[in-house]
Amino acid sequence: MSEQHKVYKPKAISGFPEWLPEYRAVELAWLDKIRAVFESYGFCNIETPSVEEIDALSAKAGETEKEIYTLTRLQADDGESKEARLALHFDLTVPMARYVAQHFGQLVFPFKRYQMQKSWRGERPQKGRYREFYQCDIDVVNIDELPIHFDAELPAVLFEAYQALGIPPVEIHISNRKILIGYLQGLGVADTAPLTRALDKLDKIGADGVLKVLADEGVSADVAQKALAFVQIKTPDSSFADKVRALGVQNELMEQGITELQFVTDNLKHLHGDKNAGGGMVANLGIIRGLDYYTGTVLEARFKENATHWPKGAPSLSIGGGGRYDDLAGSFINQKLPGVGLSIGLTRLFGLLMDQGKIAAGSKSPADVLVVLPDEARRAEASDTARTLRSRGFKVEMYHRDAKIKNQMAYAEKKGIAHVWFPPFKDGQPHEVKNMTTGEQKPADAAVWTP
RNA sequence: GCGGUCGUAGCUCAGCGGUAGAGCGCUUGGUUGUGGUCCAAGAUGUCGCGGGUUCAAACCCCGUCGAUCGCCCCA
Repeated sequence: MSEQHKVYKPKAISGFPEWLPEYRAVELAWLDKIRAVFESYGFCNIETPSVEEIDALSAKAGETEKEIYTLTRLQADDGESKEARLALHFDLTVPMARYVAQHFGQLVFPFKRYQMQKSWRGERPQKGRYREFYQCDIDVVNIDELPIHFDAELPAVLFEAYQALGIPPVEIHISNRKILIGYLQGLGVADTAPLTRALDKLDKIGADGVLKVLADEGVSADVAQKALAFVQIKTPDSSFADKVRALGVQNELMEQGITELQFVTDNLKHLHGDKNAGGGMVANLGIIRGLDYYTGTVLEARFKENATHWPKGAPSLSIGGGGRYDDLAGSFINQKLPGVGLSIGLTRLFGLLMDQGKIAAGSKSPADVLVVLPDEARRAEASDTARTLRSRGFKVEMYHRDAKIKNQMAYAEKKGIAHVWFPPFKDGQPHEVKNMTTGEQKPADAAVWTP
């Protein structure tokens, strides 16, 4: 090796987070907890490839299209097109739609699946926004018609998942697109898109900001005021309906949406139980969501703003969301497949809490026990001891070389391994185990020992 | 894609014109089989990269790359 070899200075790649072992351990535990909640409702798991054909992704991409990472080989084979055919998926909904269409004949409907994988988007990274991130999705897809039952079940699953993580209180904000669209139609608005885009920013730019944007868009002051009054409606129960009707607009689609949202809120009353104080569900007509394939229920999860749990001024970013779509797989198969689904932005959630210092580091090692190597001649005995403990379900690391005992102990200490096992140093001596927390050390038998 | 800020030891940063420092971390030692504390010694940097100004640049100027915060948009 040359003394002056050139080193490639390691650096973080923006938007592609990675954690130290003690934090990755927490992230892994989260994935397990979320998975357990999903499965407790009978959702099955699938995993789809990281890549899809660009044509498949583009079918529903819309604005997202420019953020797609395409995949090409550095060295294309002769005759192989230089044009990319494959791309990394930017969410899990499109792959799921393709999957359902492709395996249509072999799936049982309503198809309830969960999927926890990374997705990629080539956006400018910033707080709470990454280019590579985990999403934990659940969706229910059915043929022709999907019962409203699921619109209420999914938010409940979502809420339970957040609870399982032991994070600050989360609120699930729910609305229904039909109410807003019907309301705007009732106001005589023909093209609703520009309005919804502006109204969606209420939380970010405030009421005055929204009015200003609407004025710039050429919306009349009367319509703007009425639209604003609508998106400011927020109730912890189904009483939102009276408030909507009090605004004086009559519309059939709107009434249909109200009925649906009432069903959902009525069936989520249990989220307000005492043990959930501080979090829960709220009917929030300001929830709109940008994706245009949502047609009914839309929902978003956010941390509840609360001085004791969440510092003032912290971002009230969405940490999960979803909704109902009439037909997502329509571009893949000649079947009507309505669905309702939602996604937990795990990396965003985890990253935000990391920034706030609210993730308590886990252990640097999963090991329960470090078996000391007294000296080279006793390696076999140490090895047998480790094996015995493992066979009993303990996670056991054996020290890797004949080093001073203080070094072996310091190693256990640094890795946070709770017990150090001492095989005999001389024939006839008993095994001993030391509890690194209490400092207590006593004779033990690997075949029967318990911490 | 567009704007603001910032790039000095593994990490957090000080130094702001005379050729590099602290704290933490790391390595070794404080004797015979035992960690966390303490003490002692030690290793570590083309001061992001390229050019310019100057007798002299980590420091001033220009460019570039990277990071970061915000806009658009979204989990």
